[in-house]
Amino acid sequence: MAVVGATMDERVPRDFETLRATILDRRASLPKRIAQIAAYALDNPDDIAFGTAASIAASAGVQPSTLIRFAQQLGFDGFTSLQQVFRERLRERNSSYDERLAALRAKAEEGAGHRAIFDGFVAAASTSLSDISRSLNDAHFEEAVTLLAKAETIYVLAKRRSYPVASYIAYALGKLKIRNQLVESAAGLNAEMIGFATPRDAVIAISFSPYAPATIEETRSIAEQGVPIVAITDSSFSPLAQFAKVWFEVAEADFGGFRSISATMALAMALTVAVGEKRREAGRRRKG
Amino acid sequence: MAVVGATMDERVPRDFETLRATILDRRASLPKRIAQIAAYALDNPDDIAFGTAASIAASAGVQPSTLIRFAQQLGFDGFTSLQQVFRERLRERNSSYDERLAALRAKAEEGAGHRAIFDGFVAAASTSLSDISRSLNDAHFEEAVTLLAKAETIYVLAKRRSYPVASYIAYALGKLKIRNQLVESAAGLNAEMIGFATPRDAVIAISFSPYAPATIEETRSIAEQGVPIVAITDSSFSPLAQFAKVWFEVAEADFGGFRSISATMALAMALTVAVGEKRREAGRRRKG
DNA sequence: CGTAGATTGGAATTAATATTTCATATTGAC
DNA sequence: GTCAATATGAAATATTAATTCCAATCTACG
Repeated sequence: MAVVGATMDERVPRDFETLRATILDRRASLPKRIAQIAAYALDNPDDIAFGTAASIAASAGVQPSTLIRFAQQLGFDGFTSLQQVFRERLRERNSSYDERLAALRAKAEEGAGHRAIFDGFVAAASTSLSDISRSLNDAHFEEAVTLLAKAETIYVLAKRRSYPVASYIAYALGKLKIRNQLVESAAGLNAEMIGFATPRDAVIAISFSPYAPATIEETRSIAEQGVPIVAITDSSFSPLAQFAKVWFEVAEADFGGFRSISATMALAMALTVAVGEKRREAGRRRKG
Repeated sequence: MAVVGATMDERVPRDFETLRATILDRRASLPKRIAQIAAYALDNPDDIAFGTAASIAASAGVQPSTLIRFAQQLGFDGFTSLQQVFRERLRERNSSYDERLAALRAKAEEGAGHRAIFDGFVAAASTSLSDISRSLNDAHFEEAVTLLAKAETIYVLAKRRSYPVASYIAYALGKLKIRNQLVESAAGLNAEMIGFATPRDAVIAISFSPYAPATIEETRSIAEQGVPIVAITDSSFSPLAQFAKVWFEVAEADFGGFRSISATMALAMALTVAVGEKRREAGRRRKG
């Protein structure tokens, strides 16, 4: 009568939370050194994720072999597979939204009703917002605000998908009584409009892949006139980046082939209001 | 006088931001394959942190040796030391995120910088999104989609602050090859434009308090022609609500006197795509 | 068009790292 | 206190991954 292989019975924890629970559960019954490495693992999960068996063992004050025994006792076949769980944890920290998005996409695919589409766009917007919140560089933002606050006229340049953002910026600048010029394509007078810009003005240019040729062309031409440019785009390899004094890289999540614009909007609003704020500060200083 | 060793001259980027800047700086002068791995590295930093030289090279479509040359060209002595920078980045991100947030709040209190403004808008957007996600009524959404999917032409009506949303809807509908008409105020021909609408068409009207009189007026007039209306507004007491077959109440959070439009945008995108979806379904059924 | 220099691909080599093994120590039961 | 079972340490080994090297291929310049 064949005995079933021992490893088949083991329920190997595949995610960090389960692993953590398992360790805490067995903690009392673990031998001294194993318990030592167990405690270390829960206290320094990042070290486990990135270190080598030798370096971790040294930090925890045990032998590498103990580390492996620890992993095996939990049902893994070695340190390497245990480490995967700790690495996954770090990745998921960043991509939990992405997974939710993927799930929603799948649901939408199988025709689960139109609510799924709405949820998808909300999730895409949330993801984009948390991304930009993490990645926005304070110094760049400050630089852009300073640059724009000094401008006599702010030119706003965007086509197609980015156009709504530009129109919002123009609206908000107007509300704040900051002179601005929205460069639209309708009347075909863009070249002339741009021609009036001087180095004392500034530009906000917005374009995402696939970059509207007109936006690129106009940005280039205005840059050549010495007008400083703040660009909002989606990659450092964007053609806009090369013309810009400051540029922001905004990674928008997409759903159903339509990218969110929430992060871009938030950035645009913040820029606009910050410029207004900065001008007010400057005004007070001049008077005071 | 001793000549300083060559490696001492190298400015090796030790943190991710510097590394990133260095890569972007040299990007133009990099050979093709090196540039390829450079782009991959900036686009998939997590993969670099976790992968092996072989796996990363495969994902990026180059040889492992190229990956090492890339690292060396940046001044590292090999792939391993380059990888350290990408790993450091992940550790720092996770360990200090909460602390950084707290620090930012403190800084905002003492009025130190404009970052607080940005954070405020991101927070407002997030709040609005989670609000609408909770409050959106599935049945209303479905009803609006059905109504709009049947329309011959979809008229999109919005002014001022809501105009960016309207322009986005018009863009997206165009992409989906759905006939639509954006009712702008520029040319002053709105009355005539609206005059063409029939009960077989439909309208998306968007307006928030203080309601733009023009939007109300146009909505009333088009409603009187028997054209069904889907309204996006901020209260059931909104003047738009009385004309609409279906209306959505969107509560947007505000910051510094400027209301977010993220929730409205998400709803608008979802409506648009859902309408496209519904039409495709209907098309299939007719053929099948 | 041809050649020198740079770039790239792919295999060979070297380094590192995980795992296994075995001798020794420790613990707990009788 | 002794024995068996278990746990631990340390070194040997096996595995895996990084790096180097060389031939082939491109590129730019004369």
